[in-house]
Amino acid sequence: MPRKNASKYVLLGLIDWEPMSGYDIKKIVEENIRDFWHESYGNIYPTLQKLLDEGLADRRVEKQDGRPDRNVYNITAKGREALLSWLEAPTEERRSRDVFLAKFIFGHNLPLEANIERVERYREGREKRLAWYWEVTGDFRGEAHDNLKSLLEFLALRQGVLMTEARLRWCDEVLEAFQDLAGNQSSEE
Amino acid sequence: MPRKNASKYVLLGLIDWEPMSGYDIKKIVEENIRDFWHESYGNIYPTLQKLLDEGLADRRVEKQDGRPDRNVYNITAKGREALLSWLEAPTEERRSRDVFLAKFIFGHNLPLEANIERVERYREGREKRLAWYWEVTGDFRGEAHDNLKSLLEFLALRQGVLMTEARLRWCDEVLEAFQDLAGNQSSEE
DNA sequence: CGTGTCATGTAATCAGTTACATGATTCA
DNA sequence: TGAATCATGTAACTGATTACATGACACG
Repeated sequence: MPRKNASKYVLLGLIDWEPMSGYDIKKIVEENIRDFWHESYGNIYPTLQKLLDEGLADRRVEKQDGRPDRNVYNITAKGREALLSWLEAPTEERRSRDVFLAKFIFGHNLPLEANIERVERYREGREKRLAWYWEVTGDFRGEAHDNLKSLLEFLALRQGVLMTEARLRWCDEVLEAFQDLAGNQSSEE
Repeated sequence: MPRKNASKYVLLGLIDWEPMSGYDIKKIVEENIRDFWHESYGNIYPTLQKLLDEGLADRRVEKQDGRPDRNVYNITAKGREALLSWLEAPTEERRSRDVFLAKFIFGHNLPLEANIERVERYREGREKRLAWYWEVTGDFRGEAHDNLKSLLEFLALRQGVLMTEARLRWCDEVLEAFQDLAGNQSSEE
């Protein structure tokens, strides 16, 4: 069974939003969907070439003055077909890897304070991320979202907010449990 | 800069829990930490070999009657050192890829009903997962957790519960927003 | 005058999956 | 008799990262 190659379809989806260059893609990913997607140039450019080869996109060169030429990619009819069938296909459960949690469960090798510190640092990271969400969803919140596209973008970010808030609550639970444990152990002496 | 190779340290952490074989590792991962980690045999066996080569683990062959021999791996002093320095090193933000959300944001290419259906299916998946959590944390909940190791295992699962509950709430929000959108659009006619 | 932005690409390498290979035993 | 469990491993491949390479302009 072949692998999924989701990158290919995400690039296809982005040039379907509007025609753009590899450089644009990198920026859009970083600015709009960085919460759940990432791409490196070393993946973007070869993948765009593949889209061309397979006839899923075509490219026109845009000359600019004072700046390098841009290769702007357009989705083709065949490309839109491919995108749709990817969208319609069921998404199987992703088997993720969370390095933070992996380290967390082996934390009994370290003193309790080290574990507390780690969770506190993690908590700070979540706080920062939450602040970032409020920043970027500022223009979005309260907006009408009368069209599906902008609604979907907003809701994708919204998931990030809910996840981050849940992680914050988890941190609080954990820190409380650690305090309890420390209390019990000192009272046993 | 070298890549992380987190698998290596997770295997190290597992044989530090207790000496075990590649087969055991696969089972433990599947039963205890499948929520945030996964390993394939094609990765486990070569990685164990690497641990041997680097002196981070050693192996003894356990003969069994009626069953194939087991290669049981033990962490060495050097291995424990490596594990500790990995645990102490700060974990950088993982840049994840969520195929579900990626498809979600391109959903304006499909009719609203298709989007609703997708989220409903996703929601069902979360419900099932939540049921699974209650099953596996059954023995854990209410337990004393007087030692750090069992507490950490419980708390790692607990994060899964909170995440899944948050995703369920997100689904409800999304479905509500979709209903609103459908209502607005039909009232405009 | 150095840093940042614009812009595209390749080569080496890595981490990990999938598929294949083997083979005995137990259980329905 | 066929499926499931126990048990280990390799080879081919893929998806993606990192590092390298190039070069012009703008801004402070």
